[in-house]
Amino acid sequence: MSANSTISHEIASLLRDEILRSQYRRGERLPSERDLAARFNASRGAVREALSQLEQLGLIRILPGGARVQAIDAASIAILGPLMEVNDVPDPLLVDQFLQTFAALAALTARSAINKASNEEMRNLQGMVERLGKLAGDFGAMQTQWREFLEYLATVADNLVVRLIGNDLKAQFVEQMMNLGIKPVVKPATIKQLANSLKLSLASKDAELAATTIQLHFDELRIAVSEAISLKQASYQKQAVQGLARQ
Amino acid sequence: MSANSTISHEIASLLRDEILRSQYRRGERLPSERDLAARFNASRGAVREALSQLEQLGLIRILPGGARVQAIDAASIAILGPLMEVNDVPDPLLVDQFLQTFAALAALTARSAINKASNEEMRNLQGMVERLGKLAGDFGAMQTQWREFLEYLATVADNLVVRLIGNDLKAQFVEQMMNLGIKPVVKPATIKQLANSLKLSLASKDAELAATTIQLHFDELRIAVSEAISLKQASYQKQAVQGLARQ
DNA sequence: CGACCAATTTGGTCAGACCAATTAAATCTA
DNA sequence: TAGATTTAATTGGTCTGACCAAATTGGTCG
Repeated sequence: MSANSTISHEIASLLRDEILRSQYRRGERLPSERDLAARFNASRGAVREALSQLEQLGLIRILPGGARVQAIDAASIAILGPLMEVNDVPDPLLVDQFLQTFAALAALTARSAINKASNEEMRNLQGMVERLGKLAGDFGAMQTQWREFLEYLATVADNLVVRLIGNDLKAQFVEQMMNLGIKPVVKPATIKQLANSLKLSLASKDAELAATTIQLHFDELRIAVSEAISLKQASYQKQAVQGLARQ
Repeated sequence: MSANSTISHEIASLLRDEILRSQYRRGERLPSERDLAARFNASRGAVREALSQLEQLGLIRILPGGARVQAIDAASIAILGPLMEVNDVPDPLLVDQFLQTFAALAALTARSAINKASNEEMRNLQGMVERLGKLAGDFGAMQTQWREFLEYLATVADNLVVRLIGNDLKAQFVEQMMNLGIKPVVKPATIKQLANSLKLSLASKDAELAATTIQLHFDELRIAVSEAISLKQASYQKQAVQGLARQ
């Protein structure tokens, strides 16, 4: 639904979803620009702009003779968001892969950050972890603090590559989770443990410990999210059944 | 030089490089489409297609009133390639970050792969590692085998998120290195050691060991690449000096 | 059946036009 | 003169219709 209000974006969005729903086989030719223009009741220019965007996404290849659908794993990561959005409930496997990846990058970030943090940055990090431990009870506040902590870690680590990937993943993933109202449940005790472990790793400048800690935390998060999605899925199926019953 | 032969791609490429060279300040307004069309001697349609691509890259935001340049860390990873290409010699820091990231993802891939490999896949992996050890002398063949090994790991791990990121990074990075003729030097003994360690981790299904091994290998590669780039840089400076001397 | 050639389709590009929204300029007020 | 308001110019969004070169297609001929 990334409708930027412009027709070309809307066309791009529609075609993108159709491709992701694999309504076109790989290598298959898309309808011609003129046909698409007729179908969407738009000008060829608008269609061309849309196709231009899809090409940038790596979903299609445009060449004289026709635009052809590409293999999905040749696409850009920018399609992951839409890919999760295609169904009512996001593919749990995909979400899990998402979190695994995020975890690996966060761990890398933590490692670098600790290795190159200045004294002041180190103090800031410690302060944030301190606060994190105290907020273990309040889930919302804790999450905000946790995100801020990761954000600051990224600032300290200052790795553009990870940063760009992280931004992209966040934009694709967190937004989806929010939209779908999926909220993982994490126990306060777990948070306390996390904070303690991080505190220790900071105090002793143990980059590996920090990395491992973050990895483990994400592993727990993965489980929690997985359960949350299962719940969601069950409720959707229930709704569907009710919907059928009403008819 | 991702010149897809079409004018719109060329315009996009030129504008992209200008933005990456920070010839426009963040938030600044790009010239109007009509002005750009005049400047590139092209039609407004072609310019609009180009801008559409840049927007997809996250480099600019198009809105009524004008297209504005975005902060670079809001962009997509697809800009990393061009970003390295902007200068004669790629930014060593950026390359290093690249390899660090790649290492983390490769490690994650190895971990997952070992955890979920079937017996047959495990045999295949072992076979590849075996060959890798034997090819330690021949750098070219070794590198091919190494890449195949990583590729197969990715197949086994079957993590779409990592896969997409990896593809993107490879496309951006490896290509650049090739173009620039940068070839890192890795000692045969190191390869032998790598192969042995991997063999061990596979035999005992020790995912962590495999991950660590790959991490370490990339750490060595980072050093080698860094040296290769320094050499390149020196030679470029030399050329520049000679160029001046000739005048 | 395969090689070859012509008609058609397709993408790439251009020119010129109109609208709505924004921005910048000019004007008028307090 | 400073500020608010109106007016004019600019800008993106879209459409129509046209032309070219390359690719596809279909028919024809050996």
